[in-house]
Amino acid sequence: MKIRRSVTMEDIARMAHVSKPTVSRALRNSPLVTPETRKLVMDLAQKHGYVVNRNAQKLRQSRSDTIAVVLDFKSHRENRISDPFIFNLLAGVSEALGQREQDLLLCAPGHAEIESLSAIIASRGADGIIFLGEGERRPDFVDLAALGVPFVVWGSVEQDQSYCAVGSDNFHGGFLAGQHLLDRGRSRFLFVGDSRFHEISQRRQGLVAALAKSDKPTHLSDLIMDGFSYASTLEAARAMIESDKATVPDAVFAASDTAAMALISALGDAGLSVPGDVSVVGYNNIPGAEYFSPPLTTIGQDVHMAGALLVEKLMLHIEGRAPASTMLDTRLIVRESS
Amino acid sequence: MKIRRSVTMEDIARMAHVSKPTVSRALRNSPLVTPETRKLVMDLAQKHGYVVNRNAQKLRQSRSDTIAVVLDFKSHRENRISDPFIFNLLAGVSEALGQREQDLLLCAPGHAEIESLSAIIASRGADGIIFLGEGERRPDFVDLAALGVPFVVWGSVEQDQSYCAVGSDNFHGGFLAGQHLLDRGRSRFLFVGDSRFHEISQRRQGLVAALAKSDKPTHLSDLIMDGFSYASTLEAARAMIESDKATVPDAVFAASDTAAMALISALGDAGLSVPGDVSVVGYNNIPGAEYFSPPLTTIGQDVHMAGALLVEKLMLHIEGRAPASTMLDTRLIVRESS
DNA sequence: ATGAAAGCGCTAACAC
DNA sequence: GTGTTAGCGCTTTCAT
Repeated sequence: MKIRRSVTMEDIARMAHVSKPTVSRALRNSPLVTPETRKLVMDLAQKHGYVVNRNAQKLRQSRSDTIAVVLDFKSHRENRISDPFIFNLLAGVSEALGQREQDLLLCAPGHAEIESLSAIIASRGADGIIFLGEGERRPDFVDLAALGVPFVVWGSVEQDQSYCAVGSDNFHGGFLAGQHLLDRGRSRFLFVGDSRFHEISQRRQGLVAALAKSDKPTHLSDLIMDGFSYASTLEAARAMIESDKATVPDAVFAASDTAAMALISALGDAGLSVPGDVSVVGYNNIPGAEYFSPPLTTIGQDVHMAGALLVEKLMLHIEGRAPASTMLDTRLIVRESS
Repeated sequence: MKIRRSVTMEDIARMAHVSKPTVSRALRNSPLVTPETRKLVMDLAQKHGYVVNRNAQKLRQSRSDTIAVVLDFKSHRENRISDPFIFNLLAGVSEALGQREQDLLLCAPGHAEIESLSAIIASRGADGIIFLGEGERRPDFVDLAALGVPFVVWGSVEQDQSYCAVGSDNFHGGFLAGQHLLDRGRSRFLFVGDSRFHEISQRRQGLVAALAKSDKPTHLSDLIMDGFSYASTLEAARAMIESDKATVPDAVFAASDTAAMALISALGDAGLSVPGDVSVVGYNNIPGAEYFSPPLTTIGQDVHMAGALLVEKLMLHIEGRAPASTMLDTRLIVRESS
């Protein structure tokens, strides 16, 4: 199967002594073609290494069978990966798209602005967009929805949203974390995570709700930090512990497993043990959480299903339907060495 | 900027009272068009939300300005991520492609066979391919090269290779790890990693070379395991430690940081401390290695540059040049708590 | 500096 | 079941 350009559908047609449309039908398994013709065409195509020109096909059908996927690579440069979780999600989406024979166009950071994104659709580069991670882009989503761009978002799911979202039940996840920490008899809480991010903010609210139900008095403080990397989390945590030894927390809920790991390190440096002195709960159940020492108690979600759902809903949207948002179950995964 | 299909170049031409080719030239900043005409056209396009149809463009130019990226998602499903390192690489590639205004087509697991891949090129879906990770695909690479498909590989770099590769100096990395462990006075070595993978095998060979230079007698064993996940590594490590307490290693070189982490856990369970009883060296310097407890000594490489190089070489290849392979420096990153 | 004509490779619409 | 005709939206000649 040698690759030479220039082998076109017309060539195959000529060789098979049929017309171009017949070749087209044969290759696409149309029932309108006799098995003999089909076989003849198929064999010829195989023999000459012929493959339909996707660009011509797309132009003609005015459909690209391509989905653009946007993820927040910005925070992934220079090793500042916030959480490997998002890549599991990408793998799930990739697989789901593959099953539907849709191509996956991965958008570069530069293409993350709303104009570029709607341009991708307008230029027929993709039929729809999947955003992996909401971040601070909610206003963009509202605008895109108003423009009629077909897209779905992995992020927080709320009522009266003008677009379709799939996300874990962040509030419930935070609530579960809070309950778990209360069950451990903890009272001085620390929340770690950037609340400007909507999904993170909801996790915090879940925590607050759990604390509100407690009989005993509790105290909640926030770890404010610049950026989301391990390094900055670690630094902020160390500074906090140093500054006020008296109010060091005995319970930590971190909005990502990586942040939780950084915090456990900082606590260890200060001579505090986890889970002895401080209980910690993370989020996402990243591969690695299980093998961290100490093993990380965390909130897990079904990434594989998330990918499948995102794709399914987007396809519906592209076909003109209006898919509903879905909130995925979250579960507490307790990992105590004792 | 409302999205309505149907706004075509012809429409803009009519509105500007010029011809289609002129609009085309104006939009592509051709010097053959007067500034006034250009401005007129640009404004009209802006006003009507016109964007050129990429598919028509690609068909006409018989160039897709798209690069296919293949990564081994198979081992990433079901949380069986071998190493987040590969995603840093993806981020680097994505950025480099973005700078050259090339689209990134992320290939699904199903498209990983050689026929599908050359079909992607033949069908003008992409102009070239970047493989992130060599794995066991070397025979495919040789075939693809013979077919004249433009591609580059992140993997091991060797002499007399029929294709262009970019990779870290795996042998040297292994050598550095070996030296470091010998410097620690260790003698009972364990290598962890699947040697069927070429790059992994080279790391092992580097280790062997370092050991061969030692004055003192050394012993090297291998941890054989099924798969590459944390879980299986951990399990295999535990089984090994259990089975023969007498020959438990005092030096471990793991071909990935994640494997190193799993091993440290297993050692810890068995009452062995790192780096007290056992010295461990990982590979890749993943974000997280620094904050693991104990902080992980590892072999690092410049992912950002790797991405840029891969893209640069592929573009050369597409333009008909024959870019040389490049081996990137590796460095030992020592992180000892003491 | 601009326009007219042609055609990239394919498929939809219709005819038979 | 198959062929004919037309055209998707763009860019590349080649003219002027």
